[in-house]
Amino acid sequence: MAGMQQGISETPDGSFGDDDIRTLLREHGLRCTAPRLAVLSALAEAESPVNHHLSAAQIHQRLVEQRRDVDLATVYRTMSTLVRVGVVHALAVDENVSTYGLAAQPHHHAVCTRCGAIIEVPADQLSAALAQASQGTGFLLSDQAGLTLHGLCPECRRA
Amino acid sequence: MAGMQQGISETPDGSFGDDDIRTLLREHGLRCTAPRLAVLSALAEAESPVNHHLSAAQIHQRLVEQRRDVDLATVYRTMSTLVRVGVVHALAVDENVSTYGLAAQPHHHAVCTRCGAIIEVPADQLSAALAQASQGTGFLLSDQAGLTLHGLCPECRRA
DNA sequence: ATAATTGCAAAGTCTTTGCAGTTTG
DNA sequence: CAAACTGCAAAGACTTTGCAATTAT
Repeated sequence: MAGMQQGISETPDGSFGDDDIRTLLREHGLRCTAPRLAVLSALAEAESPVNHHLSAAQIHQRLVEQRRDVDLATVYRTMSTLVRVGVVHALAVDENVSTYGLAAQPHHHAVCTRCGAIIEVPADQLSAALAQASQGTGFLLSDQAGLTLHGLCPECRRA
Repeated sequence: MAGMQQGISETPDGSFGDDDIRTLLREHGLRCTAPRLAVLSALAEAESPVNHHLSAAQIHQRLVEQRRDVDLATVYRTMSTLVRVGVVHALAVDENVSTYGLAAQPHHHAVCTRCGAIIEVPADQLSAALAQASQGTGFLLSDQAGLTLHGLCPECRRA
């Protein structure tokens, strides 16, 4: 569990439950269906700074384990929908599998080139530098410019 | 055509030909085969700051057009080999297709969210800021930390 | 001559789509 | 009830792999 989504009401302790998810869906004109609640709560459970992104297969597997079966195709369709409305961010990890995570406050990602861990990096520190650096290119950074850094996570750094 | 690869000898005008590619391959203990020369020259031809990355299919297609047929599977195997030795960088564009480009000087990429153009961004400006920003996380950035910025390219920015 | 590399075809993944049946608002 | 959504199965797109034939050193 972890914290705060964009305009999402949340419980005092930072976690968020079914009701919050329902609100989130309605805010975007989407219907509240069991599959969507299941998928979103799976993502919410994964919301730790490390490995907060899951692949469609991982989401599906977690739901199976919880006896909240949702078809894989539905997972894909749901992710597609949620990405479109901006509730979820897609991220290509190993160039071949997409992973999805709740779109929290603007942040970037650091992928460990050794163990594959995905670490969330708050944007505030980077944003300014990025904006300035990209100015010369005429390129307009999108608000939530999700970067992907590559390197070694703290753990692999030791080994 | 464009410029300078890592430790590659190059012609005075910055372009580089078959001999340079041969040298490049030998430096990495790889054999100089027709398919490899073809694939690498295709990448070299794409080396402009914009859209310098090509997908396996694009590389294959260009080679077919040039009557230098190489099997698609060979293109994939070649890219895999070249990425392993560090001559080429892989980049997932739309989360679902890998694209490949010559590993030139350290640089990052800016992908236009509208037209898909990939623009090369020199690293020097960003590197310092990145190193500093990631310090707090305990994450060790890899040397060639290839970032992927997202936003609008100069052209789409107008439209 | 020997080991690396290729082409071809088959197999594998991950993802998308058609459609009839369900469910939500 | 109408529109949105789902499950299932089939299709698609991209990538990998087995193996015999070819090629570089």
